[in-house]
Amino acid sequence: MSELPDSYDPDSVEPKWRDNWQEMDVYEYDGDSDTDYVVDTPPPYPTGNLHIGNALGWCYMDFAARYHRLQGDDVLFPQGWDCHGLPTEVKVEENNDIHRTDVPRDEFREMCIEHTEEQIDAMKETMGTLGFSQDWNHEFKTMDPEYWGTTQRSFVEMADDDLVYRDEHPVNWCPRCETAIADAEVEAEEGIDGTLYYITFEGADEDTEDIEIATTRPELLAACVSMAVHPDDERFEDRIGDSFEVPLFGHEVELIADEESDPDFGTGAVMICTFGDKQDVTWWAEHDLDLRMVFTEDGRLNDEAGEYAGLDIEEAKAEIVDDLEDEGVLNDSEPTEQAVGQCWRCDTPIEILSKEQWFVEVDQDEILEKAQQVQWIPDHMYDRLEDWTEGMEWDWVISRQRVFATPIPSWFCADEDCDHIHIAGPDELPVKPTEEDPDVEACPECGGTDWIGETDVMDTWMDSSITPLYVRGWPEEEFEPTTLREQGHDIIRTWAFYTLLRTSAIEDEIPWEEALINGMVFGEDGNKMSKSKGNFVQPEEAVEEYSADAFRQAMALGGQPGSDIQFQWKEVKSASKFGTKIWNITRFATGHLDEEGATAEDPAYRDADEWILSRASQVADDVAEHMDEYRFDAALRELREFVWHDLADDYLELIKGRLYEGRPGERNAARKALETSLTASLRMLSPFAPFLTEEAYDAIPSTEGSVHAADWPDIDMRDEEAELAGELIADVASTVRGWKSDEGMALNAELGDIEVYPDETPERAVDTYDLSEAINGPVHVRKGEPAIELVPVEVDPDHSVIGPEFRDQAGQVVGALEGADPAEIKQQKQLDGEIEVELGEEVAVVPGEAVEVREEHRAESGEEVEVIESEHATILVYKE
RNA sequence: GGGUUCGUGGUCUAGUCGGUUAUGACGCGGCCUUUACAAGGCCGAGGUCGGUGGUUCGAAUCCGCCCGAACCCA
Repeated sequence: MSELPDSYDPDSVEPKWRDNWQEMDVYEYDGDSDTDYVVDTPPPYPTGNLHIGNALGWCYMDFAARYHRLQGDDVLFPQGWDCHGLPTEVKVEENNDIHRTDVPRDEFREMCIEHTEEQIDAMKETMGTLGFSQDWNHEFKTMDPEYWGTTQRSFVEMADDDLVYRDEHPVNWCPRCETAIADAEVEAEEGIDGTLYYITFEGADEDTEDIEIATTRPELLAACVSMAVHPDDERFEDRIGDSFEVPLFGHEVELIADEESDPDFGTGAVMICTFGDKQDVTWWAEHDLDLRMVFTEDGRLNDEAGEYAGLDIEEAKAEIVDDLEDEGVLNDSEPTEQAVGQCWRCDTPIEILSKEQWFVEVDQDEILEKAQQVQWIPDHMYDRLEDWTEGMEWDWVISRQRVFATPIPSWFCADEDCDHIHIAGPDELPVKPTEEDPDVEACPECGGTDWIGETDVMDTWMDSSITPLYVRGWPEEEFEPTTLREQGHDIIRTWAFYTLLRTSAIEDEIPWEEALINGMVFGEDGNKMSKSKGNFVQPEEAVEEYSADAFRQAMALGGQPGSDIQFQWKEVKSASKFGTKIWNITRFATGHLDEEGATAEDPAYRDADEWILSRASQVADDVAEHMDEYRFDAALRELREFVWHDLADDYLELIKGRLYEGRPGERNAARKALETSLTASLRMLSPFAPFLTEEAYDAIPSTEGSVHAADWPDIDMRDEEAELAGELIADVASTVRGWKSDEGMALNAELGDIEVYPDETPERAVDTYDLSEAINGPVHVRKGEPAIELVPVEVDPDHSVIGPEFRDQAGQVVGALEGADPAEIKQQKQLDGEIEVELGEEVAVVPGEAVEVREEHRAESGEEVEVIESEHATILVYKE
């Protein structure tokens, strides 16, 4: 027997176990079992801060990983880092006060790596604080050559299959970042103030009447290649095909008709520029229009814009508007609101430029076919992916004009007349084409031996979309789908989409069997967390205030996975109180358990023991079912209910008599059942509260090793009769205790004789030993009805029987029953087994079992007895 | 504008393949020092389940419409 401290101190216990676990290697993946459970963990972008939204997702993964370890699965819970990216470049430029072109590519890359390592360390620290159980032997960083070499390998494989190609095509372009970006990286910002200008285009010849168009972007006039109206728009009847002169620039454009043109916008006529928006791209392609590119990569007008060349977009807009006014072709302008596509990293409005870029082919049908084989949790998350996939218009542009990213492993033949592009072979990888030459003798087309390395790098999604492949040891190991992908619903269109695409393209497989999608975490006021709103909470704050275990439980109970959850301090607090409860139960138990008692063979269980063991068996089955379905909320709720109510409130109170004063056999049975149900509870709770349960499990003398290396409880003592008997005992005990409390009596006040009349007589004799001890009085269980007056007080019809039987008359039948004299109904039920009720002319015959008559016991006057109705029995307490 | 999800005591939440008294927590009020726990126990108040119409013997639950919120997309 050991003495535990009075109170549980998470501030010292949590760091202690964090260190111990590292040494114990309890999270190690063997890799040689056939019950793999592999998590495709998100590799977060190393911002240096693991926020509460991340924490929710990692809690879910950790619950699942820990649960599956208890189930005996060989769990791989790795952790990666999605290192590459623009924000790091910008940060490094800021920190060192340089521009990335000021230093050699490789030096700049090194600076980025160094910065990233620091950020990763900070986030790992938080992950440790929160008790996540990744196997750090399987950590990966996309900036390591081993990883980005694999990214290059995936590129090479897809290029071999013509799924990666280089072409000129309009792409989204961020003029500030000076790079192409993918559709998924463009965010539509609504309600941007703009101005709508009404501009006259003069007819190209004297017979052609002028036309007025409306545009928010006059700076694109130089790029105007056509104009469009709706074919049914009467205002432009007979004018299709007419030519007009573009103001200020003088080139001629033709009016075309297209269904997509909105007759309600402006004058009904719009100019088509290359390119103002995606609609322009569509029209340009469909109507085979000219290409007049007027923007440079840094967002200025080029020589096509004549005297306006060199101006940035805002300057050009102002000057062109002035000049249009001077020319007398600017008729009107009005404020308007517009939606503008912006770069998701820097919020700069994007432009569309036609550039030679690398693309990955998007095969929508194939992606959806694979996505349908994945089990999405909750189901409807699949719909989001489907919507996005079906709306994909362009192939995925994967080249970026940056530095800190995976190099595209290709070279251009240096001969000006030769357009051969060499893509690296698998054996050359990883390779930096800007520093190394390809592993070929000469250009197969022109025989040249000089090469120019590709300076473009890959979209970081090229790295992160191969995590399942990487985690599974691809390409050396044969790929098998991972078990679980956990991620937020906000990145279904990116991460989930790209991963499905790539795994399918490379291995013709699904990346994961299950996709568990978490919701967002909102602040306590129900709004999105933001520092300016003052509702921002860092996971560490909750740990500091309460504990990591409490925080984790609050995350589990916030709502069912998939739904957004509101962070609630009160949930953390109540979880922490539950922790205290567990601690106190453990403290009590360890005072009574020793290795011998708890391992007693063939214990002489009493009803209460069999009851709690049966309940524990049931709970283990139920909770496993919830955990298998990722219903962490339901699992933890049921566990709390069981531990608090059944184990602590009822069972512990019932066995105190035996533990303190029982004979050895009786005492050992109680000890054994207590040990079994408590250690089972701790194991089941360990995924949610890993620190507390470990400390408690460790304190129990009969246990060995870590709770996290234990097995899921396999008690298998379901026994319906024992449950009925136990429920009756617990019910009577807590009812009598409640009654004492109401009466203002001390809870250990001695009572006179107690007679228990169960509502349903149990099959076997009820064991009153524990009950007598718990309520401090001799208990006699009697059959039949107590010898006191029983008064029928209420008729309670069973709707589920009467409803189907009497259909549209059910309402009347129920009404008649409820209105009748309870005593008479009772008599009919007893004598005839059925009840006749009058419904106007008719008489309805109701089966007796469909009607319950509630009765109350009334002690006859002068009797020194108290009558208490409990849920399962009538209890008579005789006064001493 | 399209799609998805959601609306349950003051707050958060469970229940939602129809069935008798709608779950738990926090908060609130009252009572109680009992050999694990006052960071506890017991009791209580508090809900026309967003509104409305329908299906049904019966609707928080199924269907239609409306209102409101969140997210994704245009």
